[in-house]
Amino acid sequence: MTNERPPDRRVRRTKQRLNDALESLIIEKGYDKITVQDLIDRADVGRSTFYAHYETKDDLLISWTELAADMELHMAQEQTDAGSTMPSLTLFRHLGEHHHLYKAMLGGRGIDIVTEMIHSTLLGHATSVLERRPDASDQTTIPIEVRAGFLASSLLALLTWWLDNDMPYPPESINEMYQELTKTT
Amino acid sequence: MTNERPPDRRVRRTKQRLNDALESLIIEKGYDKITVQDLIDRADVGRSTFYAHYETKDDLLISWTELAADMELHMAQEQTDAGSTMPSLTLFRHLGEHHHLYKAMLGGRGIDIVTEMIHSTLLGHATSVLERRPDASDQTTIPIEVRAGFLASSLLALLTWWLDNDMPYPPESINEMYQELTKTT
DNA sequence: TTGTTATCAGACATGATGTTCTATACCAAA
DNA sequence: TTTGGTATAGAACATCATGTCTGATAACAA
Repeated sequence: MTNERPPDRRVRRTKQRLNDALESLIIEKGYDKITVQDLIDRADVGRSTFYAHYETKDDLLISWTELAADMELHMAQEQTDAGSTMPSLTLFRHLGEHHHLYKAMLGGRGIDIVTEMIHSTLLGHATSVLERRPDASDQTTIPIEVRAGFLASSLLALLTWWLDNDMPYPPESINEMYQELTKTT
Repeated sequence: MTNERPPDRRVRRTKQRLNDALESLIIEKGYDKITVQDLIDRADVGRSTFYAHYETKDDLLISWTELAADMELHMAQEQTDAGSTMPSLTLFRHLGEHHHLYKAMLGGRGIDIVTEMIHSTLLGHATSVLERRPDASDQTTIPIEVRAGFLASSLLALLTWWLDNDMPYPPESINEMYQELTKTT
């Protein structure tokens, strides 16, 4: 019953400018060095206007990533059935296409919140796949919880390494390595 | 030629109190919420005294972890030869013994600097072990760089998960799982 | 056109940072 | 034990980012 009224055009413009400012500043100087002052300067928005929409810097980041990264990861989940457990190939391709942004969000000086969001998504995916499986529990006694965490963390680590090192292999190659390294699971 | 004079007793006491204050505050409220004000209050040290020894909060953290965490990881490296590639069992045991501290430094809201230091140490270890190996390159074509990164990140992820979940298995069990999951490498 | 509402500009209190100063207490070495 | 050197305490200070609040103005939807 949430009465969804279309937001005022001014609100859309303001949020758009703040989102753009956030993205460009993340690539430019890294998230943690951004101040609210930077954001409103870059977006050319009044101080009170910012606080009318968001409570903190993190608040803006979260509502922004919900629109961007999360939607893209859902897209990745569609292509999971094609043999492998994780949608790794799709992810390598997608992150490679937007490597400037994802490198700034995942790499050495990344954004914890975003990393956690992606990890959480990967973990959920791995868990659900492993649970609905023609049980290979005769081969291993390792709990699903551990195996899923391993799959998710490995993929995230490999993605991060790949971006940090400026993608030294094509998505298909690095994906095969991931499949090989985790074939135990 | 660095003339190493033993530091003044007052200096030792001051640094000791700041280190103690840092450790207790990390466990209490998490590193990123600590302010310099907190530190000098807890350590009961003058403001100017802090800045006489350290430039920033991170500065204190780094010189502290160099004494603590790094030395312990070196200890872990000794026991590597015993069959496995990584000193994983030693690490699970050591971190389990100091889980309060390590959970605060690695877990959900961890300290990036410390995480990177440990990851870097693990990566260096994995690399050197894989390099001096009776080459199993007939079995895999994956570059050492990738395999080492995989081993290090997997172990760090498992360690972190284990601490975050309050060590649901004894060190020996979780270590066996790690060995099983990474036996490809 | 009209009533509503988002925005702006600015002022303001707050809290943390990092610098600088002087007097004092402590220290190591003679 | 005295002495010269030095670390510390305490406080003041400028700076900066934060978050709140005000009234005036502009843009909006209807």
